[in-house]
Amino acid sequence: MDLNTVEKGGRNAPTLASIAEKVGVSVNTVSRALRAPNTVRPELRRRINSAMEELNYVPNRLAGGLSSTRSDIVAVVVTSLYYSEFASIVDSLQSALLERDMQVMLANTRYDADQEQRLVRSLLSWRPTAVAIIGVDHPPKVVELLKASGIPIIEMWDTGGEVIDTAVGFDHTAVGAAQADHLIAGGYRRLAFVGSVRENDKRAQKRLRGLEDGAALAGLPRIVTHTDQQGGSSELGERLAHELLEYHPEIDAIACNSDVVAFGVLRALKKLGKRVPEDIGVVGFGDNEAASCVSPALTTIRPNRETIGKLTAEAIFARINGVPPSITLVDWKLVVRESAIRKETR
Amino acid sequence: MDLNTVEKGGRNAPTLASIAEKVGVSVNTVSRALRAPNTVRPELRRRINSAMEELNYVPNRLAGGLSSTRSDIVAVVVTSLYYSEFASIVDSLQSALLERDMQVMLANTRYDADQEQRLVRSLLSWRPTAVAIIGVDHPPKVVELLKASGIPIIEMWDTGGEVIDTAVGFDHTAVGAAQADHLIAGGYRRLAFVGSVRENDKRAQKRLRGLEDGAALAGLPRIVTHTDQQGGSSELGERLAHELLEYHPEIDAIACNSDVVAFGVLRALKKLGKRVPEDIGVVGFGDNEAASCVSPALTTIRPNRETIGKLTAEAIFARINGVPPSITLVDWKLVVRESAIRKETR
DNA sequence: TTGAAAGCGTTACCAG
DNA sequence: CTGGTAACGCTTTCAA
Repeated sequence: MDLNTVEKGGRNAPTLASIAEKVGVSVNTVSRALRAPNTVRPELRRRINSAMEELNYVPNRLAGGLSSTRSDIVAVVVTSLYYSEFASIVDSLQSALLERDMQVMLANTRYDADQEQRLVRSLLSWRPTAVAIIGVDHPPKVVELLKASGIPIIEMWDTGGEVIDTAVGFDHTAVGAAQADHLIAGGYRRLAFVGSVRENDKRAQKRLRGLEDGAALAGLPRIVTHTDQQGGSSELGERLAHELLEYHPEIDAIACNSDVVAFGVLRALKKLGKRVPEDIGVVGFGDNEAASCVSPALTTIRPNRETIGKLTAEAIFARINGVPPSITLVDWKLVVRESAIRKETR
Repeated sequence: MDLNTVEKGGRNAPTLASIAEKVGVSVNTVSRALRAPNTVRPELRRRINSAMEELNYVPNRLAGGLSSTRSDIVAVVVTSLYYSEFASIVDSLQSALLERDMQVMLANTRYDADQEQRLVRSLLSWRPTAVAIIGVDHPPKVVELLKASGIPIIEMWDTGGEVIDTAVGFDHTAVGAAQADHLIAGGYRRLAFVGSVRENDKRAQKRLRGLEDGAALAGLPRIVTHTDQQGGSSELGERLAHELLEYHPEIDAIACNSDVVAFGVLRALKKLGKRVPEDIGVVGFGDNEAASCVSPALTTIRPNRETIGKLTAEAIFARINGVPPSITLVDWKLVVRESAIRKETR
């Protein structure tokens, strides 16, 4: 409003004491008026509130947290923020947390194990109420730090492994198997796997394993895999598909590690004069918002990201209230579109 | 490691005092060993470090922040996390901040003004070192809170308006004008605008205005706009395009408020038997990772999100070090692909 | 219903 | 180079 207020700000923001003094009560009473309004006489409460409003009082949660040893910060660790990969998990988690006035402190490891350790340590130093982290495969030191913190740890997205405390996600091996099954049901026999599979992307590795097992179970020849450490992109998909078909022209189906990669694969196939789905079937993973917009429309797996975020928030609340650890499986589904049904097969 | 450690954790984590006691020095010395290692005898420093390692010491930054009145938290406020809209800004910002060991505290307003006020207040209570927020148009109360906080405020993404302190972004009106210019140069004359334009999405409104002005400047008839409050999606784009062409069959070019909407528009046009770019030109905004994968490949505007994130971090550092406020324009570019060049025109 | 006093775990300041 | 001692702003007993 007026410039004086503005200039004063920062250096010496109003404290509970300022309010207390102004109203003529003790710090204590002001504090209670904030946290337990009905333990304070209504008239007094009103005066306190208006004093706060007038001085533009903003509580200092650093002090509050230090004093109460509860911080209401939730540390969230993701491995990527690109391509909607985890953005909507964070989104729904944050929005659910909001109802309890909890804040998200975000860190992104970019699939780097050292970074993960550094970030977790750093995050822990804020004494979060809980940490929500992507995946169940972490370097030993990270696991140790997390365990030693004594707070609820929610591992999200993947449940296929040893969980530290509580997990909300799904089985990525099953996803790979579903890709295989769908391709096989679509009439394809010589499967390949293509995409970015980073050393630390254990989920991608699990999906690949599921795909391999699915093919083996059906008595198909060993699947051809062609991957790269570099991050997924349509350019990568295009390149990998070109290379793949050069060396393995017999391939008639390609499972991709992400939709974006699949988009590039589709582009490569078009350039090579291969018809999809007639000559080659393609299936993606992730259900990118554009999956239905490419042609042919991409058949893919849709993980339930919103639900994972929401259930993670609920798991945090539950754990804080003493509910024992748990593992929650969140459903996903195969979204059948056009890219993996052999027309002749119908 | 061993379960006892684990169980003990949380409740009484090791403090500087624990370390001090163990090593037989004062708390003070331990603190300095951490923050200014070379003010402590090397041998002592080593003993302190190993004691910390052994006890799995994690500093309590709530206490540190309270004491030093510097928190190293950067509050980041976005209006959306979907569709890579701002995810990569957050990504690059966070990664740049990491070098100074600063943490991102994230909030998402989802284009809701009340939410924005609530979130900003809440964020401010953590006494962040700076706040980075999307846009320059905020409710008066938010502006007041932000100003009163006395910390550096970096407004990102948009620079077209009154800035509180410092801004890093671009002029959205110019983007709209560029869309118009490109369509006009492509040989189109009856322009339309389609997409999700929320009441609080001032950037979208500015782009629309730029488009209108561009068309007017070229002496074209008033452009037809067909928008919705609902969030952008390909379904929305498809529906809006259908409706648009039903009432305005004369339209020969559509500028979209986002690529995802444009994807839906392309789908609608295909269903209607309209050829793109021959019959109708389409241009998007955002350069979604799939823009080059739809057919025809989408011509769109590519904002430089990474740069915005990086420069925002730099602006924060600069402001903290007393460098005066500034407005930094970040370039963007028109990525010409196939959807907006009339073949006959060539 | 209200207040006084003792922390919470650091950092800052000043001596030694 | 090291150690006391006082904040930092709030919450938590415990009394009144």
